[in-house]
Amino acid sequence: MLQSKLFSKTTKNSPEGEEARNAQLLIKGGFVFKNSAGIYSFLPLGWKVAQKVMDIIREEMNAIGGQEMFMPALIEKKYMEPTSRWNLDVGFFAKGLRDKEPHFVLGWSHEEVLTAIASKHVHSYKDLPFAAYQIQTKFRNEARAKSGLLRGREFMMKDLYSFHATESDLESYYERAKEAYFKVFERCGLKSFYTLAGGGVFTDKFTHEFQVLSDVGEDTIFLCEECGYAENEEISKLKGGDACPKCSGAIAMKKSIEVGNIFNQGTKYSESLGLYFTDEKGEKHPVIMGAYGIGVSRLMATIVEVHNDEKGILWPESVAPFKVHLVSLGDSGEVTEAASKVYESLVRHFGEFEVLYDERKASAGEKLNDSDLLGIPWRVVVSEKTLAAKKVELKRRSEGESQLVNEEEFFRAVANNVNLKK
RNA sequence: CGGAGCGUAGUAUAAUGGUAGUAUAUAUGCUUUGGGAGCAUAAGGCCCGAGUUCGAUUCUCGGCGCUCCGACCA
Repeated sequence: MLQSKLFSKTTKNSPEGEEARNAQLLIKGGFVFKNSAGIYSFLPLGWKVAQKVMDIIREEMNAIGGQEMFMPALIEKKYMEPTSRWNLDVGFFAKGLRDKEPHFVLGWSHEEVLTAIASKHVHSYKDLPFAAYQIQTKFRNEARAKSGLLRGREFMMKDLYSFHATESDLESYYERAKEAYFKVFERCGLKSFYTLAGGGVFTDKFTHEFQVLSDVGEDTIFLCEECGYAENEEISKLKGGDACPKCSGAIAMKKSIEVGNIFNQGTKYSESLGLYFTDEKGEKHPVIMGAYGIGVSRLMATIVEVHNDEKGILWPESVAPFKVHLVSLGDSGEVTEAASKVYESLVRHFGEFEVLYDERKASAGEKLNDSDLLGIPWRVVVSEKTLAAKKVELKRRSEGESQLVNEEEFFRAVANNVNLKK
């Protein structure tokens, strides 16, 4: 992809008033556009990142038997009333001009909708267990949107729901989901901590959150620095300096970002919405449910919060918008010609959509600074200097030093993901 | 929802009760090319409403919007 053709541009100035690092960098780099507080557009560059994050999530959800589907964003009142979740502050309500009262709420969670659908398809223990999920825009009327993409009024979320005949079956699935979640966050370059928490408007039971340590996080957790056991302060009786209840290690108080959560919802929704099955003995029981959420846009913002430096973003390779950033410096015919050849060669190896080629006629400083801001993992520079040496310059975004390599060495380094430092 | 602050060009900012300035970005031309280059020319702006005033971008009130703190929350 040619950078001159990219729809969004980087900006030199930071957006006014934004303190959140993820908002500064994502807006400045042209990944997202802020339409309103807590409401963002994903520009082509940011959408590529979001797609990669979603692909990782899909792979891991599919791996635990999740079936992807898609549900409506407009949820009719009749779905939410049985669970007493119609009139909640979290909702954005929708009504037509001819309506006196709203008949719909913009979906902020989909337990009711999916449970109602399941009640038409699930009748026997033979229909269980199953799990279905979607990746969809959620709407929540935040009292205060803040911290860039970390807390939005409209945001992307993966929500998976599992349905079981027995508590023990749910518990074993819960464990599988937990492992899948760890994989998702690890693949996104994040260390997450499995944290005991409360259930909010979703369940009366304890739930588990996946927390990533960050000073901008709005959660506070008590974390064992030995074994990683963690409790959210909202339900914890621990305090800093206590001994870990699991391993007696030291407990520390940490700020963190909740990137995912998993809930045992029991039979709350199945009983309210009439989702029952008949067991082997012919007896009817409510289906036992679990819910598993990941905020996709929040996850993307968290990656930026964790992986950045004073120059810009350092995308983990798994979610980077491009694998390689080719930058030509100087616009002499020789440089342009050589860079074009390198571009063709890179495209053959990695595909057009993994290579961003900055062929703009701009100063070296501008192009290099933009490259740092965009945070693509590998940078290849072609210039008079590299031509003279008959090589290209290769640099990882995460490392300070670059080196001159020939084409063969370059592909070997990128393919094997080797560090350049000696 | 409570508190504080802020709304000036695409972006970031300055000053001002009487012609609104700078940087950057944009367009054109020439020069320049290893860390946000130079010269010239052009185009581009006071959130909305009411009030005070001869005159309001400036003062007052209201609204809307944005940021931060708090409450609330996933």
